[in-house]
Amino acid sequence: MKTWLLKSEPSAFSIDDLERRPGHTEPWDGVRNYQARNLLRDQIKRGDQAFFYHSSCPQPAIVGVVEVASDRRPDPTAFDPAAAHYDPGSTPDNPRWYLVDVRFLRRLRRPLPLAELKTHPELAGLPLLQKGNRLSVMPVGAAEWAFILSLE
DNA sequence: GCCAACGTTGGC
DNA sequence: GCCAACGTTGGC
Repeated sequence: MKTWLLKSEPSAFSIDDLERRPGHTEPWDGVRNYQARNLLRDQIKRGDQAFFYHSSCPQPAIVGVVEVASDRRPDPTAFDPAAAHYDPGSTPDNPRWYLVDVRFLRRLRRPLPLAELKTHPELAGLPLLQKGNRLSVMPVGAAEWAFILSLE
């Protein structure tokens, strides 16, 4: 099992929204960045776990743990002219963008704010903390995963 | 709202 | 292929 971090703006889709979905599960659609796409398409597997991170909000923080609940498949919202992230360059015959289903597992006992994560030298290598990193899907190493869980 | 840091686009 | 312009992300 590999471990990841998924960003979402809670005003658009929060961990509360995920928990309320039928089966606590939601397609993680709308990823339109090639680096993140490559992770979704090639590396993220059913059964992997990920931190759910709230970004662009009063307190950016890791708020919970989710599970990858499906194999990857083409992102159908890319084919839909009415969808926010429609991409005419992506077709069912030759899809450009992918998604996986994500299932709520649990909330952390307390949110772990970005500001707090930054204070721990153990997390200096975490992609989330690298300057200028805007990826919405990022890897989390096993040691960092365990360390973050120890902070709850 | 500001601004730094990226990614993308398009002229050449 | 270069690079300026522009758009987006996201913390503060």
